[in-house]
Amino acid sequence: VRGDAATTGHHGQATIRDVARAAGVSVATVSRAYTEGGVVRDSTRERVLEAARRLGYRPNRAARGLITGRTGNIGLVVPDLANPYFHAVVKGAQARARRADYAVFIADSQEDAREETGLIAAMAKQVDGVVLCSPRMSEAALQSAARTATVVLLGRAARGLPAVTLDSADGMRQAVRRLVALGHRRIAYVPGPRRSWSDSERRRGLAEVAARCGVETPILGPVAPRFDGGGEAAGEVVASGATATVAFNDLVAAGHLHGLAAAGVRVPGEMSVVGFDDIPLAAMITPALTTVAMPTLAAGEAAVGVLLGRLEEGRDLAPDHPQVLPVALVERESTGPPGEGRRG
Amino acid sequence: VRGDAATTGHHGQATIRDVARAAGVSVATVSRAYTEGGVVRDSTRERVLEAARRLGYRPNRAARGLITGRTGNIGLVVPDLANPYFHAVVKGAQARARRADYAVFIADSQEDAREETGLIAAMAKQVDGVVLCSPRMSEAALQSAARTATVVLLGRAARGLPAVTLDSADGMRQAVRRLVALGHRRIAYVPGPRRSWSDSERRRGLAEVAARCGVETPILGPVAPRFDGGGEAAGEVVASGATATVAFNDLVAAGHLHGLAAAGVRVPGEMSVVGFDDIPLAAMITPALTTVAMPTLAAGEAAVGVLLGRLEEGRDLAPDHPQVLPVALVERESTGPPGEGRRG
DNA sequence: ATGAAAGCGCTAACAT
DNA sequence: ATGTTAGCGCTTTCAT
Repeated sequence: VRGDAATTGHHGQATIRDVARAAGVSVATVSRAYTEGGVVRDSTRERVLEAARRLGYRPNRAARGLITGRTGNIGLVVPDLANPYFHAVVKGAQARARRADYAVFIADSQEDAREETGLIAAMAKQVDGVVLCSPRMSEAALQSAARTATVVLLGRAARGLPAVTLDSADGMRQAVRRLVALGHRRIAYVPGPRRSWSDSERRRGLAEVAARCGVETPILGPVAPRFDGGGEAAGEVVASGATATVAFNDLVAAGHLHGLAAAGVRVPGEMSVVGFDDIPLAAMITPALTTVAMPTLAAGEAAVGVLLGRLEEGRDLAPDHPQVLPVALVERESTGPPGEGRRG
Repeated sequence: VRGDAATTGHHGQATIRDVARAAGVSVATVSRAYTEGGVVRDSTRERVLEAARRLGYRPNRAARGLITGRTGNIGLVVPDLANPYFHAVVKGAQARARRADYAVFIADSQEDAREETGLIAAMAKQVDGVVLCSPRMSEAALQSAARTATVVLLGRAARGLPAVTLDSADGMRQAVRRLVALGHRRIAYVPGPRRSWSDSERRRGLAEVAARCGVETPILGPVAPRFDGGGEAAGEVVASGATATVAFNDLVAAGHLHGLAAAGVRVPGEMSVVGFDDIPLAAMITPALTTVAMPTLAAGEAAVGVLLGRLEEGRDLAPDHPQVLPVALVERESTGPPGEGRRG
């Protein structure tokens, strides 16, 4: 095909045998020339690699995997690819994987626990391990999945499983403390999905800090964790008598801002608003959103890092103690001192 | 491991041989029980499937692929996973693939043409075909890649290659015609990346409609196709004497809006702004952005559909004539009649 | 340092 | 309708 020695592979690609023939060595030698600890004379390796280059040969990873039991692939299961929260996670994971020469399978579970389980099973044979982003499945299902495949969790912790999490509870503490410092004494929370691990973490942080600072923290909703949901909560927040709101995430906060504006409530004059995540949107809306920045890119990278660690060296970085990434409050324009009261 | 017959596979998973033994049949029969046109007696198939279920057996796709030459995987190469434009594309592609029981590899080329080529080569053996999203690579590189792998293009057309594109030129026509109907006579364009196919399409549409409607269309920039870039262009637009701006995409338009607001220019009172893409952000900012909605989700699905068509039936849906998806102007709050002039 | 040969888990002739 | 067998492209003993 390329004007060189005839190709054997029935799919038209050069195989290890073609290279061996072209380089005048055995297939074993070609194989060795490609493996790290392969014992080959330098001159031989060069000759092999040169022949391979000429033929456009690339080792078939599937065939290699069949025997080594390693595929060089990892899987990434995400609840919803349309959710901006996961965009940086995917990007980070992909980048880290590529750096280690791993390819990544991606799957969208559509927020469905059953689908997640199915996806993991479907991937299992084709990947060396999978990172599960904020999985919806039950603890039991999770443990069972962990027995089938090498997994690492992202954005959720579970007993005995390696995980990287983002310190939501502390983010909540930071947000509330700052609000208190600004003078707020009644701070509403617009929560996320009932069964969400990060929502429960945020509630935990909220309860702690509320007790410590002696502030009241009415919990609104629940509303859908989206832009619309935030808008719906606007009236309720005003009625609650709160002077500040913390929303489950930036999407909700942005919708909240929108609803507040529609109701003629000035931000931050009459109401301060804080989000979670720091998705790009947060800096693009007016007023720019104060929010708890979650290092999702780093989390994606870290999760793959932990997975690779388990895979390559079998070293389990203290699987019982999730690696928790610090978060930081980013103050922008949606927060300020309370109390101008209703506009005069 | 499961208390059943001893497992053979050296990686602890049940293999076809285990199932054959458990079901009291040969491996060939097990194989047949799993393939579409497999001729097996119903009762036998049931027995096999039951044994497989008991052992937790799932066929190893890599092994199967080794012999059939089909992997059941497709690849998706995206310039930048952080770019919201591609989020729905990925989601759509993933959904369509999953429906046909294909898994998807995803790769981020970081807008680098060389990286794209490398990624395609790296994937080639593990996938049956790949969808190239708005590839940056040269026409020549594209043609060469198409010889290595089965590809379909998304968001770009190239001679002889199957593609699904979005009708950018028509989107521009719609936007400008609407602006003209509103009374605008001088409409600025903030362009995208020089070498972008969609940008050149938009310019083409702009030139056409400008000639037809007799309006002037100063072209600004160039600026980076991001939020910041749009902000930078704000001053330039005002100076150009235009009463309306069309931006390369929503990100640029949003930044533009931001810059305009900072400069005290009222929108749409003193300046109308139109974006491209209709990413979620467009509806969340104030004023809500009028924009040309690109059906990116549908495009992702369609591209995978075309790929699957080529793969499964060898039917090439007129590869010389890209499937072009219609776009539609969505009017929101950032456009209106011109000419209140500078605020009094 | 290199080669021969035995598989990895599976499918596709070819038998029966 | 089912079983036997020869590989797919590769790595890994075991010889040499």
